[in-house]
Amino acid sequence: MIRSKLKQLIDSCFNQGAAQGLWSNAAAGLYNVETPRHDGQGDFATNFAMVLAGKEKRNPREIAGQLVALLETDDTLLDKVKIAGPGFVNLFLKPSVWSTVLAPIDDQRQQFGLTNIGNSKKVMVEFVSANPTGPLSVGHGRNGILGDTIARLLDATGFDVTREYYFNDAGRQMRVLGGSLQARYLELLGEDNQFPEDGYQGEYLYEIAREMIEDAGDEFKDNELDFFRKRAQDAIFADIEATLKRIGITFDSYYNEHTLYEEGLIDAVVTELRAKNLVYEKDDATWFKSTEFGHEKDRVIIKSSGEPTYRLPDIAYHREKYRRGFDWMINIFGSDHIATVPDVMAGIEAIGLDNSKVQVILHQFVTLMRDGRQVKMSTRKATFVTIDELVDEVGVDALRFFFLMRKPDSQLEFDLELAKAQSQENPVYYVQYGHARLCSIERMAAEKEVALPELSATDLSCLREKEEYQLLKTLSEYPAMVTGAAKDLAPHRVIFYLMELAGHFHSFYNKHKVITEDEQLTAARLCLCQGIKTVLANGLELVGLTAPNKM
RNA sequence: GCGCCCGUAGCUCAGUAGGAUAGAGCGCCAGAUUCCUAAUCUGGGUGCCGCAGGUUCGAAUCCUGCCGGGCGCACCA
Repeated sequence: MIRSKLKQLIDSCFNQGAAQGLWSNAAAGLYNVETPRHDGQGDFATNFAMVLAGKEKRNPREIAGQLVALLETDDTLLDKVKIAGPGFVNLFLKPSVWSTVLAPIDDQRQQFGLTNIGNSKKVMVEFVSANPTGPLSVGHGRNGILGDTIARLLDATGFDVTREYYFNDAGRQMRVLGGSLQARYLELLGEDNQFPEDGYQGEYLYEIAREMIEDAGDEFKDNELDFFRKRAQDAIFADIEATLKRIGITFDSYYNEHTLYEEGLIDAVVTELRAKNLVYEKDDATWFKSTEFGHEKDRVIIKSSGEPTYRLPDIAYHREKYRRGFDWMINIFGSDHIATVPDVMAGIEAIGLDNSKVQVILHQFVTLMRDGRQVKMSTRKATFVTIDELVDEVGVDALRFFFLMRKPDSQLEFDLELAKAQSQENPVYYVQYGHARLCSIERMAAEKEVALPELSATDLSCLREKEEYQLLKTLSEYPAMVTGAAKDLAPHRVIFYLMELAGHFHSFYNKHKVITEDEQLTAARLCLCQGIKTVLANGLELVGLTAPNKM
């Protein structure tokens, strides 16, 4: 807020200077207002003079001098300005400016930080998209929490967001699943059975089989494999949905790949590609000329068996997303899907669609550490750790927080022992404790019969401590942080912001008392606390974490 | 061999659009509570920002090459 006001001021100086012939327009929009790292360098600084000097081959300090002369005519924001280093202009704000950040927070409350930069643009976030072959594992957890939080960020910035789960309940994978359940069912009945060679070995299939026996005994023992496939799928999907709901994730729609076949959308893509002469037959298979799009080799889209490879439905699915009117399509994938991205992008381009509207977030793997060793996970083997197990151990908030702490590009190391044994040390509690403390202050004020002050009737000029400035400054950065995190699809920035704000608050709390004999100071500090509480609560909500009143 | 991601403090990781003296948490050491919750705070860091070049006023950040780790490179998804 304050920063953007300053930026406006400097922009106006820039235009003024250009009008006076002090410099050209070449540097328009290239300079910025940043926060200096060290004391004595002002509240903000601008690299204006250095950028301009680069463009015009002039001495930066001379330009800085001209800028300073223009800035000194302002008497609303600035206390003083100083030229420093190679040509930075350090900007020192009037102390009174800082307290103005509380008014918008007080006005907008839960709405504070929300913007409409998305302008109701239709965006789809597709994530999780796990086929129902087993419980969600840790990797799906990262995918889900990342996708969900990105969707929340886009909601908060005024996009019209649809969350979609894409799945496939046909194909070889699912037949193996059906065969695995059938074998478990027969095994529990003491009948002859043959467990598929590469079957799913997880305990969960025994559980489903046990339920079937409780329901209907051996009634199903002569049923076809497809019956078991369906039974397994339904049970597993119900589990998946329950797990997702438990960690705060919901979807607006589920899209079954089968729909693409039913509605002839697969054939439509093939027809279209054929018309453009981008497919050909070889070795009984149908190939897509991806080499025409700069790829190393062509790819099969229909196998010699007549079944499409994953590429064809993926292309058809995206075509359908465009038809449904999405202007921006975000896909959250694990890094093991890297190979599919270029193929599908080429396919989209091939059918005449603008693939710059599709953005893929590839997140790296979660490495699970147990006893200092990496746990190798496989869906088929019984060696994977489920999200439910993790949540049982560390709780929803800690899980979300941990998974959001790293940017998607980084591998994420999740130490089970650490999460279990030291959950008290978890940084999520640090932030939440800040909120609980603020609530506690309010309770104490009520107990002492100190009324919560009206901001408009409170004199904030007594907020002069270093810690108070720091808090006001951090609060003022919240809206820009939210829009930045949304624009860059970077939820981890919200986490880091919350830790910073909570940290400043804890420092303040330990050094200064809020409720004192000094009524004026008490009122001002209570207003400050209200602002911090609102922003902490909004930030926690934004990433799907709870803001407890008491801990 | 080719493509994508990563390499920053003992460990796990931040570091917008290139900026001034490099950041946090954890761990470790030493302290703080007659007072609003000590799940807190304060103090303690000699880091070849993987290596070598290049671009420029200025590089952890951009470019090139190399080294190391991860993930891929199917008529699986």
